[in-house]
Amino acid sequence: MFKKVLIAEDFQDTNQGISEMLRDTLHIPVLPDELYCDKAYNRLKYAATKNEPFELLITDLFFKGDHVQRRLTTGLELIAAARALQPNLKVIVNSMEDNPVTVNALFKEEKINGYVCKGRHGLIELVNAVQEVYHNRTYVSPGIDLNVSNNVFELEEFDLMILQSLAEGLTKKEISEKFKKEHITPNSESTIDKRVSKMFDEFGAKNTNHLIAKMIREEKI
Amino acid sequence: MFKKVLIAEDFQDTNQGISEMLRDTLHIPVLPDELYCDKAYNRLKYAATKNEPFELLITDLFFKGDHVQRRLTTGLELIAAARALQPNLKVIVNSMEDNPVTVNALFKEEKINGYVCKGRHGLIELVNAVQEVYHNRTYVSPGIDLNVSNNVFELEEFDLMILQSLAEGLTKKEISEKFKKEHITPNSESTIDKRVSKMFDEFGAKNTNHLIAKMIREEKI
DNA sequence: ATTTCCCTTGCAGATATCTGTAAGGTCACT
DNA sequence: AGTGACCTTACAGATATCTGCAAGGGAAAT
Repeated sequence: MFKKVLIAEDFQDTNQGISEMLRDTLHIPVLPDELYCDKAYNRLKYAATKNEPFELLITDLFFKGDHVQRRLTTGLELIAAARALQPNLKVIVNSMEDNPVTVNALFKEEKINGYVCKGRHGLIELVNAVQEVYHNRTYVSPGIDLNVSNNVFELEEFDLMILQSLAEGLTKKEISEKFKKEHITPNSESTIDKRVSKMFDEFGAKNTNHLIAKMIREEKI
Repeated sequence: MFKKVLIAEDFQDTNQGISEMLRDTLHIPVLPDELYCDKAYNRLKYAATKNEPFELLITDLFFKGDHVQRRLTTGLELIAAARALQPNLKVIVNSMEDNPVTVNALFKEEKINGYVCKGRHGLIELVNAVQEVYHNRTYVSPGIDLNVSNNVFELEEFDLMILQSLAEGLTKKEISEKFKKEHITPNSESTIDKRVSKMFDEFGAKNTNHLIAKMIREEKI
């Protein structure tokens, strides 16, 4: 079994639950946890330079902001930074996100090794995931149906991400920057403009407010 | 200290973390946890009829749906049902929700005894909350600024009409014209601007898209 | 190789949004 | 009558949105 595993998760209670479980059932001897992406990264780096690298990273995707100034703000950024540092690092994502499109993207883009969806059986699944990944296999929570996403939603995925970002209050310029940072293409402000305008036509919306209201009410986002 | 406490929380990892912490630091002897509201309610009821009632309920607000058919689906419903059964039951809510308006409503409407916001210090805060509530005081996570919302913010009809119009895709100029035509005062574009900006502050929204998304999701409009 | 189609991107101008400042009006209180 | 709190309104400047137009790239068809 793994000897060194790092947990990055900003909810103290969840953090605690994961550590206890992995310590008790898998007997992993070195199992620190971090509440901030930056600290997690520094710990990975320090361990690597001392030639005692971590073997596995278990991370959430979303980290709440607070007063602390942060460089890495999401699990995605942490994964990218960690992999740049240590390409062979195994990664399991543990998040509430249950959208198969998003999960699929993590496997394709970030080459993660496992995905566990937080929920009623999250801990048991996480233990299974660690064991699978240890044996060089991948793991996905049974609740996530990856087949659904392979073709059907592929077309809409990009538009959906735009809508979600708009609903979170990002401007199109910010969305463009975010996409660039996450290596999502296309990502120019102009193209995002065009896509949104196209959705106006498709859904009969007058402007962005109207479109977002429609999409939320129709439970598209 | 409390002798019987029930935890209702659908995330297994969080659930686990909370139990461990309360068991270790506060030495609460009877500390079961439930993943479903219905089961939590049944346990409360069974204990009450056997004249060994729980003293405290710690519950989340949102519970993921799955294949299991459920009667109680949210923490709010659980609290209402539990209080109907056992009016003296103390209640601490433990959720990611950090909107002071919502938290305030829980204290006023549901008479909860404590509110702990999940996050980096969630567990420590929860221990404090349990201690405070044991001594018949209330507890609120320091991250939540209740003062903002003390002048309890009920959406005025006027603000509601603005939001509804925006969600229908009208511009502020059009809303102003519509109000004038319908003899609704005030009706200047400037005032409508101001009202919307005020709502940004009150609801923590970045811009109109964000505000509308929040309002629809919170079923205000 | 050329054409055609579609998508991406940049740019520009007209509108719309957001944020301040300032002027005036109403109302309660002194 | 005067004061202060609060609301409405107008206006101005910085940003953001929306809509065209045009240039260029890639893929498929001819």
